This record gives sequence, C-alpha cells and structure tokens, in this order.
Amino acid sequence: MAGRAGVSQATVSLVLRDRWRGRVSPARAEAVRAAARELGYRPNEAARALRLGRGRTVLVVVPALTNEFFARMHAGAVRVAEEDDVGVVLYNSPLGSGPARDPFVSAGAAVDGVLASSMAADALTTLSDGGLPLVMLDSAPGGRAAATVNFDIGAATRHVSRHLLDLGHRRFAHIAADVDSWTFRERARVLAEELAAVPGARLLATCRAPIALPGGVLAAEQALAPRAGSRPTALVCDDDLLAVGACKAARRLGLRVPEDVSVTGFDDLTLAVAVEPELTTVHLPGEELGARGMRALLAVLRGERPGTTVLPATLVRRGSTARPPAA
Amino acid sequence: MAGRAGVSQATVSLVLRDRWRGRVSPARAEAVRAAARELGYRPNEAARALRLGRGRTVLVVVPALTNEFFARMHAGAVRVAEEDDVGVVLYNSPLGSGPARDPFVSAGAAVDGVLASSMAADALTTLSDGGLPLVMLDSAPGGRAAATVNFDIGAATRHVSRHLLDLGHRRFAHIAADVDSWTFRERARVLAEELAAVPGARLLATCRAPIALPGGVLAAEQALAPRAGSRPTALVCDDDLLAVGACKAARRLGLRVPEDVSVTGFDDLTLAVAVEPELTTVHLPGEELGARGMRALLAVLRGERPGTTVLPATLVRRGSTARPPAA
DNA sequence: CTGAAAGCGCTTACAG
DNA sequence: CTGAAAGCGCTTACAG
Repeated sequence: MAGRAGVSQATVSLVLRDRWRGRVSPARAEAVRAAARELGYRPNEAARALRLGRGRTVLVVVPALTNEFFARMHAGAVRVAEEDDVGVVLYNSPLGSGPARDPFVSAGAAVDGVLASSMAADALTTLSDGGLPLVMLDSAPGGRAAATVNFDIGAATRHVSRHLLDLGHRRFAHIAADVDSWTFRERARVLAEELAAVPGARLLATCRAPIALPGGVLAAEQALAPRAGSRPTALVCDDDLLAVGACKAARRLGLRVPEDVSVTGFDDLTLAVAVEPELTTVHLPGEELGARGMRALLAVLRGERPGTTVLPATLVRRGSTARPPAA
Repeated sequence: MAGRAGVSQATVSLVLRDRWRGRVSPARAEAVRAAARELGYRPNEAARALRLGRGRTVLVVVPALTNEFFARMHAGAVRVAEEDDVGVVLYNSPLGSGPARDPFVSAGAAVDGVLASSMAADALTTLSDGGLPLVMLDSAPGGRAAATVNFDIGAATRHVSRHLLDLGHRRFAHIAADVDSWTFRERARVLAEELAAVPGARLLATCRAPIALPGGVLAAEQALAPRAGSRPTALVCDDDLLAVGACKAARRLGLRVPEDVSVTGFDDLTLAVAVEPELTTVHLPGEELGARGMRALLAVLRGERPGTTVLPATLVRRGSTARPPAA
C-alpha cells in the first residue's frame, strides 16, 4: 500500500487514522486516500490491535440470544459500540450455570472489556476471573463489576402487586423462573413484602419453571390445582413466556383469563401482544439496558467510574388482569 | 512468560499449541504448562492472527437478531464454530437494504469468511465486494457464494397450498413479507403455481407488510376487506408474525379462526404455539440451517467445495386451519 | 512536512 | 531436543 502511493507506511497510517493535520501536506493526504480507495485497502486489524495493545473489542455475555429480551439488549449494546467503532463479540452463557468454556478462548479475539447480563450467581464468579473491566446488567450491584445498570425491579414488582391488590385479588401464586439470579430473587422478595403488607393477602404457592412455554404451563397447572378450599385468583409470572404458558394452563383447566384468573408477565415481549387476551406485563426496555450498559463499559475503558444506573420499568395494563370472580 | 519458565518463546508456543511431541522433552512441556497455569497466561490473539495471517474468525450476517428465526440460526452457527475453536463476529444488516456500514470495519477483527442469511438481493451485492469466502443461507443458489444452504421452500409452499386446497379452500390471499429476497419470491411463485393447477382456485389478493405483528394486522385487514362478492377463506402468510397478526385482524372483523378463515404461517416460532388457536405453519429448522451453513463455510476455508445443501421444511398442522365455511 | 526504524507477541523455518 | 532470529502489518516517537 505504502509503495503504491509512493509514500511511507507512516504517512499512510497518519492519513487513514485522520491524524495527519499539520503533519502531512493536504496534497499527499488526498493522494493516499485516493490510492487506498483504488486498492480497496483494508488496514489489518490484528496488526493494529497488536501494536495498540488492545482490540477495540468487547465481549457481550448473555444467557441466551434466542430470548427476545436478550436479543434486544444485544442490539442496544451493538448500536452504541458501533458509534465508537468498537467491535462486539458475543458469548452465550447457558442460563443458570457458569460458562461451559472459557469465553475468552472462544471469542478468539483480544477483548478489552466485558458486558454481562442477568448472570446467575455462580456464572458471575467464573467471569470475574478474567480480570477485565466488567459491567453487569440486571444484576446485584457491587461485586467485582466496575459499573452496574439495572431496572428498578423493586418498583416494578410493587406496581404489579398493587395493581392486582387494588383489583381485589387476595390469593396469589408466583410462577417463578427457575434461575438463581438477582433479578428473580428481587421479584420474589418484593412480592412477598407487598402481600405481607395487606391483611388477608396470601401467597398460596411459588412454582418454579425454566423460562419457556411448557414450563409455564406445568407450573401454572400445579399452582391452580385444587387445594384445601382456595385457589389463587392471580398468577404473577417472572416472564412473559411463563405468563403465556399460565394462560394456556388456565384455559385447559376450564378457567377464563381474566374473568376467573388474572395473569401478569415480565419483559413485554412481542408475545405479550400476540396472545389474546393481551398480557398485562412489566415493560423492560432491553434495548436501552444494552445501550446504557455499553456506554458505561466504554466509559470504564476510558478510565471513568460510571457507578450504578437504574432504569425505570413500567407496568403495562392490558387484558389479562381484571377483578377476581365474585365468589 | 518464556523467561518465567526458563525456556524460549518457541518452546512455549510449541507446547501451548500442542505441537511439541517429538520436539520438546515431556518434562519441559509439563513445566511450561505449569508455568502457564500459574501465571494465568493467555496468548495474545492479535499477535497470533497477525503472524498466521488469519483470525480463526468468521463474520455472520443476519438481517435482525431480534427475530427468533435468525437467533436460532445464529445459535447453530456458533455451536459449530466453537467445535472448531473459530470465533464468530456478528453483523446486523437491516432487512431489505444493504449494510449501513462496512461490516468489516465494524467487526473490528480479521475475518476469514462470511456466513450470510436471507439477504435481500442488493445487500448481497455489497457483501460480495469483500472478496472473502462466502456461504449463503436461505438464498438464491449460485452467484458469488462458494456454497449455499437452503430450505426446500418450494416443497414447503406446495404442502401448505395442497393442505388448504385439500380442505376445500378456493379463495386465497397471500400475506407477503415486504422483503425482496429469494425465499419470499419463491413462496409467491410456488403458491401461484399450485393455485393455477386447480380449477376454481384463485389468489384474490397479495398484501405486503413488514415482518411484524402490526404489519400482519394491516395487511390481513386489507385482504379480508369486503370486495366484489368474494372474500378469501385462506390466508397464506410468509411468517408466523404475519400470521398471528392476520388472526388478530380476522377476530377484529368478527371472523373466527379457523371456522371462518384459515391462516398459515412460516417458521414455527415459539409464537406459533403461544397463540390460540395454535398456528398451522411450516417448520423451518433454523438452528440446523446455521449449523450446516457454518460447517460448509469451515469446509470452504479448508479448501473444499461443499456446493448446495437443501434442508427439508415440514408442514405442521395445528388449529388455525380447517374446512372453509359451508357458504 | 517526511521517512527510517523500533517493537507489539506470536509462529515457524533454521542452525546448533 | 532447544534457542536465536526473522517477520506478520501496523503506530509512534525520532531524526532529518
């Protein structure tokens, strides 16, 4: 490339990285750019990374990209990374367990930092060993993370609980995600807290299920099974997939949603408005979470200390909740 | 690292890359491994890529990862890549248009090959300029691609058409994806062909919409709008999202699915079994598509010529199709 | 304003 | 069996 334009390597580098002003004559700069264009010259990223000692690349770790929520979060993170010309490599850590392989090996790239979302507690530990700048999303604040970006899960769970309590519900069941992570522990904690504050309100059952349709069906069937005189009238689900499963279960048991049983979800996936009745759920802006998280990681990489950010999570009232049956 | 273990750089490289047999004494090899473990030594991937002239990294290009189908395909591709210790960088090319930015820049990594799925025709052109080994998924065979992996879209569309024709449907509408790509052109072509072969069968309308719920609703409302005496009794949709939207539209118009109107989808997303009635749709094994595609790309990278693979796509009959109303 | 040179951390012939 | 050396393609002081 340098030979072709009749200038030195240094000049090429200066011009192409736009650091030439005052160091290379405008005429030469233009000549270099023209030659680069003509040759379709593409600087070798590996050499650049080697020389610079960093890759302008970050690792994004998500439990499962086939979950729409994480796909959104990833999209937000990538959008922000691109603005800064930072590459993103993805590592899929299976939900609820530590990374099966060393993510830094499988990434196959020099990684400057890590953005990890909704990790289970033990997965987090494995990740911390990397020694790289780490930003955690939707996770317990503190720990080794240089910064954390969370939703206000507490407030969201309070809104869900109060919405159902205000409608008159007193008998609840929690269809819980079978994942040991901060976000789900928080939901269980606040739900229990809110119900405890209202005389007569009771949590009749907590049924755990993996986050998927069949899991939700099974767990809800269990929760709605006839028991000593009282069946829950409200099913609080940790995820829209579980909620949709719960609706299916209710229908199979001959119960109508929302006339006989109210169901709430979490996430506000496309799914939530695909089913009928549409799901009352908590809107979690995943794209925004990813974008904020990436912004925080980029800040950490620049040496700043962005700390903890909390994003609002809003209750969206739709058709799957109503007053409990008169009985 | 070399200094620490008291051996040369070369020895370290040989041992860690497992090329030491017959060249380094077993005792030394073990010493090197021990030192590496103790120091938490991680070979610099950038240097390795520079020296080797390749990154052991491939670029996967998908229109949108927030679409479950592409997320599955990506998962399959990554699974296979990991087996070979090949890294995957992702490029999100907006549906229906060429990449907004140079994917090779935004990847920020040395890329050895490209795996691209369901690209619109013009996006493909941009991609071809890369000059890298290219494997296309779910796309027109031929072109610059070294290999292609496709679903048998023709057979699948024939199955859908015959299923509806066999049920007695004669008045059809096509809710088509508003994307100019091989897979969708193929569906339109075969549907027209099948209907032409049956006397009395007619395609009353083709309504286009972006692949999303609201688009499906709008397009189906249009398709079902009262027109000169005849309304379609079967809606063939290019995607499950469109099909779910079509079901919603039908219900809003006071029509029952499947009693008054039958609806079919494509993809077999989670969505398909979330709604009620569950969707009759074409199961497209996306994970398998991604896995086969990556296998083909890896073969191309080894200098083989894998050619074209066609994966079966099967019709799944569920609740959204039935005999047309007696009228 | 411009070029020659050093060096980032690896891998791979090559010489001992 | 082992080590010294070259070189991958960049960027950045440094000397002219």
